[in-house]
Amino acid sequence: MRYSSGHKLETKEKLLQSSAVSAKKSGFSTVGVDGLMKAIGLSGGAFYSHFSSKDELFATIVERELRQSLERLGAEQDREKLERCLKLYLSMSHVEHPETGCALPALGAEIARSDMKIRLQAEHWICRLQESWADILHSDSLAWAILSQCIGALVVARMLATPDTQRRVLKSSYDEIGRQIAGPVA
Amino acid sequence: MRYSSGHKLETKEKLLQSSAVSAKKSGFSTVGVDGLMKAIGLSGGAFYSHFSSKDELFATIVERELRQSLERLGAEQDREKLERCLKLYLSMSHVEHPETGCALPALGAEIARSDMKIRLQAEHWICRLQESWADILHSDSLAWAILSQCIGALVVARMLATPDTQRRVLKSSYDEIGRQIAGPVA
DNA sequence: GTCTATACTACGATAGAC
DNA sequence: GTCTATCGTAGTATAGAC
Repeated sequence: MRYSSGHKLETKEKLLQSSAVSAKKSGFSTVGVDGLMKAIGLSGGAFYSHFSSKDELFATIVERELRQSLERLGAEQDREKLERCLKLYLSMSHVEHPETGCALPALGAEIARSDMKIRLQAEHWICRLQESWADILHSDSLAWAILSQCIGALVVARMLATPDTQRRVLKSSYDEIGRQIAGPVA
Repeated sequence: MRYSSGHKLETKEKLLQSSAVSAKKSGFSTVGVDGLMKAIGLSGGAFYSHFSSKDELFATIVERELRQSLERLGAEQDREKLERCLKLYLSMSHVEHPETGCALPALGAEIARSDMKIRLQAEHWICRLQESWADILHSDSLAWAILSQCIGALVVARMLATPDTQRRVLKSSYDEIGRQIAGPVA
C-alpha cells in the first residue's frame, strides 16, 4: 500500500476530532461531508474510506464525545472536587465555546432524534456519570437533578443574547446546586 | 384579488402552526420549505407569498412559540399552581411529544446558533418567565435554576433509550425542585 | 488512501401563467 | 395567492484513475 499502516488511523482520528468540533459548533446535520473533509485538508470523496455513511460518523462522534466528557466529569471523587468541576462546566468560557465543550448541550436534540443504537450509547455514558455523582452525593435523585440542571443551564445560557443574563443563569445554577449539595449531608 | 382577504392570514397561521410542529419534531434545519408547504397541502413556491426567506419563518416561529409557551408557564400565581405546572412539564407525555411541547428543549441549540435578533426575542420571553417565577418563589436565583433544570431534564430524558430511565430523570428533577421550593420560605 | 469526476437528489429561491 | 417550471447550489454517495 502507498500509505503507511498508521496513516489511516491518524487520518480517521483527525477526522473524528475535527468533525466533533464542527458538529458541536454548527450542528451535525448542517455540516456537509465535503466541508468536514476540507477542514482536515482532504477531498470529500476520501470520506468513504473511513466511514460507510455520514450517520456512521455521527454514531462514532457521539460515542467518543460522551466517553471523553463523561469519564472526565465522572472522575471526581469528593464533593469539593465535584464543585470545582461544576464551576468550570457552568462558566462563560464553556457557554462561548461549544466546539470544545460537552456534547450534551450542543448535540442533545440531534441525539434525541437519532436511532436506538445511538441513544443506547448516550444512555450508557450518562448513567455512568449519574452513578458516579450519586456515589459522591449519596443520592440518586440529586445526581440526576444536578446533571439535568447543568445541561439545561448551558442550553439556556447559549440561547440568550446578553452576556450579563448568561452569567446570571450560570451563577444561579451554580449557587443553587451548592445549596442542594450542602443540604442533605449523608 | 381571487382570494378572500382573510385567506392569507388563515394560510399563514396554518403554515406557522404546522411548521412549528415539524421543527420541534425533526429540527428546523432538517425540514425543507417544500415539505413544510406540502404538510398544509400547498406547493413549495407558495411559501414566498408569506415569508421572504426560511430564516424569517424561523424567527416568527421562535417568537410565537416562546410567547405562547412562556406566557402559559408564567401565568401561575402561587407555589401550588407552579408545582402542578412543573409536573406536566416534567411528564413522559412531554418527553414523548416534542412536536406539541415547549420549544426550548427542542430548538434550544438551533436558537443558540441564530443571529442576535432571534436571541434577543428568546431572552425577552425567557426573562419574563424567570421574573414571574422569581415573584412566586421570592428568589431570582432559584427561578433561574429551576428554569434551567426543567429544560435540561427534557433534553436529557429525550436523549435516553429506555422509558424507565427517562422516568427516573423526570421524577428526580421534580422531587429535587420540590425540596428546593419547600426549603427557603420567604 | 486520496483524488477528480460524476450521478442523483434535495435545497432555497425566483419567474411567469392563472 | 397558488401553481408549475426552473435556476443555481449543495447535499450524500459512488466509480475509476493514481
